[in-house]
Amino acid sequence: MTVEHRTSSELSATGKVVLGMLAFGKHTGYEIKQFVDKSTRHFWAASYGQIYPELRRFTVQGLVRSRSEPSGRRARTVFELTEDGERLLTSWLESTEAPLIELRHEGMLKLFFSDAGTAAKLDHVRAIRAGHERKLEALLAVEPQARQAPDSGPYLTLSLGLRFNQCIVDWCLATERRLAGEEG
Amino acid sequence: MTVEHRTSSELSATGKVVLGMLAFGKHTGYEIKQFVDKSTRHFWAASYGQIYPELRRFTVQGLVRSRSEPSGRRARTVFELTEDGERLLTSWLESTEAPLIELRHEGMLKLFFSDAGTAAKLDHVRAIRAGHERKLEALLAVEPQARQAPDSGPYLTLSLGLRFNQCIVDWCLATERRLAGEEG
DNA sequence: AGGTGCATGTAACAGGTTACATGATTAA
DNA sequence: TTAATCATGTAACCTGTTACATGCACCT
Repeated sequence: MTVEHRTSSELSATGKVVLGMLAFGKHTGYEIKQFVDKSTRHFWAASYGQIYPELRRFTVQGLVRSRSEPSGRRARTVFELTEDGERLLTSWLESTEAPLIELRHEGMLKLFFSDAGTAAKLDHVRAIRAGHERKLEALLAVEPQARQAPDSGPYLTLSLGLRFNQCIVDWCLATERRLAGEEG
Repeated sequence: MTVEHRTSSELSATGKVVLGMLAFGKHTGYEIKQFVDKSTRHFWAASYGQIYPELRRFTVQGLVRSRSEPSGRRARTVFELTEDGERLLTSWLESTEAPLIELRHEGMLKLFFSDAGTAAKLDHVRAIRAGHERKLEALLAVEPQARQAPDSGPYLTLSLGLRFNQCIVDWCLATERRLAGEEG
């Protein structure tokens, strides 16, 4: 029986965020999910259906330690990283492979195919803008103080998120003006 | 036996791009995949493993017509939209539900958790920039004339893609300068 | 007494990737 | 002749979402 060397490339998407959140100080599946939903959600989502099984797998693999810490009579399982878990997390954070970028953007797809439909390009662009305006609102709602964007890890990504959503909104506005001008 | 009214919300991700590509003038599974890879790939990818089964499902559902059109002795199945297929495509293009936006961005996730590792934030930001510079190159390589960005559907999305990747690169550069200044 | 939030989980399903297999054609 | 490209497809696997089920605790 060989103990295989675990590398960060074996981590699933949910695994990565779970490991990170444990180091971040979130200790139960519930806490992890809640915090993901108000932090990384916009660029890295996760669901209970993945988080809980992943925590169990990590326990079996010795990457986390779990103990039961009920609050009152309510069951509650608390997790923390083992040294192996910490090692795996750092090795992932330090790996230099090209980081994954995956996008699914329905508005852009519709715009791409707009000639096959009857809706004007202008409408597709407006719909794209609305989507990103919603994103901006959501980002600002969670952390209103983000406007100052200090350089701690969490705030840096927030500032990046604000910037690039704003960039798309600006592009839409400019394009809308141009398209409206051509029609009017 | 009731013929159910098909709505665009029943379309899978791959279904949407397949339908659109058929209207766009791509008629075989192979052509669709090739063209996706040099057009929508950056915001909507698809694989053979989904495209071929989807084409068969569409045939069964009467959304496309298929006929065998071998080129020489090499097998080749050509597909085209039926009226039902066209209707479904337009109804999707005209649907006003908030269009899906999904992002998986590993660089941002690493930056978010950077305090748990030993790598400097500066390195994470540089890695993010490298990723988006690659995207820019890929976009320009396929359509060098995109710099002029006319307003046809395909070029509009290309222009948007260029803009927002450029925006992230700029943010990275500014942030790198700031982080380097704090360290030096 | 009832609603909201805390907390844990599973089953069914959907969606998608990867690797593999096959074979013809064409250009070097 | 060999590599690349055209062309089609499947099986195994992985990943992930949704909906459901359960029950405690706290506040009003």
